[in-house]
Amino acid sequence: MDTRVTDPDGDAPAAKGRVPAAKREALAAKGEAFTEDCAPRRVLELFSAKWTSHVLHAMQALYGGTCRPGALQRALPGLSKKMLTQTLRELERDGLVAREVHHVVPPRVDYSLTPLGRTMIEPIEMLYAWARDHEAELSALGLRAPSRRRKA
Amino acid sequence: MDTRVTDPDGDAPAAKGRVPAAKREALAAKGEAFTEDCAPRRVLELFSAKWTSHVLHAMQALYGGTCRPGALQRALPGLSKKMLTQTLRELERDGLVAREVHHVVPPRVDYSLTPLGRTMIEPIEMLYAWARDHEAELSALGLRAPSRRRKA
DNA sequence: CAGTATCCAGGCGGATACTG
DNA sequence: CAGTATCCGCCTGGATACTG
Repeated sequence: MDTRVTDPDGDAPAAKGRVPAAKREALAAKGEAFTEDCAPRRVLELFSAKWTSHVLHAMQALYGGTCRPGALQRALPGLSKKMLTQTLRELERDGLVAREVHHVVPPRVDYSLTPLGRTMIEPIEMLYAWARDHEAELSALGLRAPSRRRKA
Repeated sequence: MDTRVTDPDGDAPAAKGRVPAAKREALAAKGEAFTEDCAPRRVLELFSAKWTSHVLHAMQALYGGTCRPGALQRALPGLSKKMLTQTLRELERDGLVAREVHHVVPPRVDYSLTPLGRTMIEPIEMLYAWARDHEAELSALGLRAPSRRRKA
């Protein structure tokens, strides 16, 4: 059955960088616009997932690109050791941060942003900048309530 | 890029790239760097949470800022009706999208990006751009596995 | 200090059914 | 078509304890 909606389309205000009508129709119809395995989906997953952004941001903004796990945890209240490790592992897997172990008596480990990781800082900073710039507008609306609320 | 930290009080780090050593130490020590209720945390929460980015992106890129829920769902394979509604509700609450109901026989609703919502498109596009630009570098590493895997 | 392993509650989110 | 409500599996993520 043709589930295609009436699609008035009369509204479609020609935007700048959007997909041409014909093209997007094809995309939407075929459902190929944002398949599970497209780059954006995967990256947004990485991004959206957990503490990735915060960890990367803290590493760069607070410590200039290199720091020890303890420092990160102290800088990010609420981030448990478990999540910190997990996040760092993921970032390491993806080549965004590098892990350097110093075999000394009190174990010491340094994590640093890789070149690739550094490139990701820009988008992240955009988000932080946006957050700061529109904080008032968001707060004015009552702000987050139903979403990911956690007990404590 | 000024990766200055959240700036709790009125500190004015003339630093170009980062917080002065002394200051950041204080921040980290006091744990005031990224408190639960700072703007970035809240926004990243909104961002990171679910399908927000994808919905906003699809609305803008595919439909120029306005579209019907059905269209979004078709454009985003994997997005259930439940999540779609929930996401739209949140975005509406935060004033990023506007909901317009047309009381006709087959119910028709249009969602559009608000001015505020439109401003959020930029950061989102940055992410998408980054994703595309570094897709190869990420894939080369084996890419996501342990994270949010889902059965199907 | 850095990291792992285990236990376990809570929520996230899918499937389904139903209303307007 | 748009939206809500319910049921429920599963994964996320905190707490705790233990190793090096």
